[in-house]
Amino acid sequence: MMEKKRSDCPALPPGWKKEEVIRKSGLSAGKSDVYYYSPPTLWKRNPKKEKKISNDPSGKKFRSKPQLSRYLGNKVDLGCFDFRTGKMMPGKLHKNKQRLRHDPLSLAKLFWERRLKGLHSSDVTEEVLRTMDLPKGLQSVGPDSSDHTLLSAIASALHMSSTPITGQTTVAAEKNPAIWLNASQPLCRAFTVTDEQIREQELKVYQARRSLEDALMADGLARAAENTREQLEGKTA
Amino acid sequence: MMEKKRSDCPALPPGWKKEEVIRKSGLSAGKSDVYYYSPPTLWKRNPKKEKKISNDPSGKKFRSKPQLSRYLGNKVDLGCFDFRTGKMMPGKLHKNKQRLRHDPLSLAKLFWERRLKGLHSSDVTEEVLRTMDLPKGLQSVGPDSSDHTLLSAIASALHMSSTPITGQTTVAAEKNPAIWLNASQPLCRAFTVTDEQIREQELKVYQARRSLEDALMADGLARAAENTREQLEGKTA
DNA sequence: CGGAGTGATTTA
DNA sequence: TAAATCACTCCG
Repeated sequence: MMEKKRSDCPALPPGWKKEEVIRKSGLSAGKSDVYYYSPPTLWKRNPKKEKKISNDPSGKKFRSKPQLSRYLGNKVDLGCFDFRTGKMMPGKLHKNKQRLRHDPLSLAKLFWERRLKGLHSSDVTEEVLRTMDLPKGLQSVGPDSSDHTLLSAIASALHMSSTPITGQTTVAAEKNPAIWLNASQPLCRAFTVTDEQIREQELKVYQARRSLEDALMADGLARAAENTREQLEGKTA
Repeated sequence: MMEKKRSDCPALPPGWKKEEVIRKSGLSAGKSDVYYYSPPTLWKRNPKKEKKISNDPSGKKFRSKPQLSRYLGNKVDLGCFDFRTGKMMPGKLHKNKQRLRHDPLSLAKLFWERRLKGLHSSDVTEEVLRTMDLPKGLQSVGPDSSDHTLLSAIASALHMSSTPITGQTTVAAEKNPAIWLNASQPLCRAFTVTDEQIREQELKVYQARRSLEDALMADGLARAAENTREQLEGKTA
C-alpha cells in the first residue's frame, strides 16, 4: 500500500500521528490539510463496546483543532498548540473556548444548564460544589466547559433523574449533536468510576453529612432554597 | 414492490424523476441522499424477434451532479442546477466552478491577463519575454493562443499568485472551457518540468543575470519600470 | 452509509 | 485577505 507521510507528533501524547495532504484539484488546489490520528490502541479499546467503531489500526482522524481539543479535553492543553505545524508555540495564546459558544452543539440545548451558571446564592449546596474538584476522568462537553457549571449540571441530574448518570456516550454526538445528544444526561463525556473513587467518595459523603448538619442549623436556609427554586421555575416557563 | 416517493423535476426534461432518501442510521443519520432517474425506457424493440422486451423500466439512476451532467451533455445546462433541491438557482451561482468566472478576484486576474496582451512598452521584461521561446510541453488553452500572451500570463501568475502554477489541470476544461476554466491559473494546459529542463533553465538564469547587470546601467530603466507599474495599478484599482 | 476530498463559511 | 473551521459532495 502507498502509505502517506504520517509522522509522529512530539507535542501530543505518544502514539499520535500527524499527516499533511495537498489538495490536488479544484479551486483550492495547492493548499494543504493537516490531520491528526489518535493512537490506535486508545481508539480500539472501547470499554463500552456498545458499538463496533473501527477496525482501522490507524486511529481516529481529527480534522481541526477544536475537534482535537474536544477529544483531548483537559488531558492536554492545546492553548499553545499550532494545528498546522503540530508544534507548541509559546506566546501564542489562543482563546479556544470562544468558539464553543457558537457551535450547533451549544445552541441545541442546555438552556437549563446555562441557567445554573451564575447561581451563587446562599444555597448550601453551592458552597459544597464550589469547594469540590472535578474528577480527572470527567470532561465537559458543550458550550460551557467550566468545571463549576458541569458540577452543577451533574448535581441537578442526580436529583432530577431516576436513571443512572452516564454522560454523553455515543461518538455520533460529535458529528450530529442535534440528533444524537441525550438530553437526559449531563453534557459531559462518558466516564467510568473506579472502586477506589467510590471508597474516596464514601468518606467525602460522610464528611459532607457532618457539614450539612451544621448548615441546617443556620438561619434562613429554608428561605434561600425556596428562592432558588423560584428562580429556576421562572426561567423555564 | 415498495414504491418510493419519486417526484417530477420541472428543471429537467420531461420524464425525469427526483427521489430523496433519508439515512436511517450511522453517523450521518438524518441526512439525505438525492437521486435522479432518467425517463423510463418502458419498451425496447428486439430487431430479430419483433418482440418487445422490458429493458430498463426505472430509468437510469444518477447519484451526483457530475454524473448527471456527463449524461445530459450539452442537452441541458446544469450550471445553475442545484442537485439537492432539484431547482434552477439563477443569480446564485454558488454551485460549480461557474462562480469562479464571476467573483471579483478571479475577474480581476482575468482582466489583468487580458490587459497584458498588446503591452509592448519599453519595459525590459517585455523584451526578454519577446525573445523567449515557449517550452515544447507548454500549450496554450483558450481564446487567445498566442505564445506571447501566454508567456505574459505565466509571468504575471508567478508574481501574483501565492499558489503553485499548474496550468489548467482538469480534462473538463478541454471539453467545456467556458464552464471549467480555472481562472486562478494561466490559460495553458497542465505541464510538467523535467530535471533536464531545470538544468537548462539554471544556465539561462545565469546568463540572464549577466544581461541584467548590463541593463541596469542603461539610462531611464528605473523610470520605464515605474511607468509600467503605474499603468497596471491604475487599471486594477 | 462512510469518508476522503473539496467547497463554503467563519474567524483572526 | 488568508487561514482555520465547518459542511457537503460524490463515489465506493
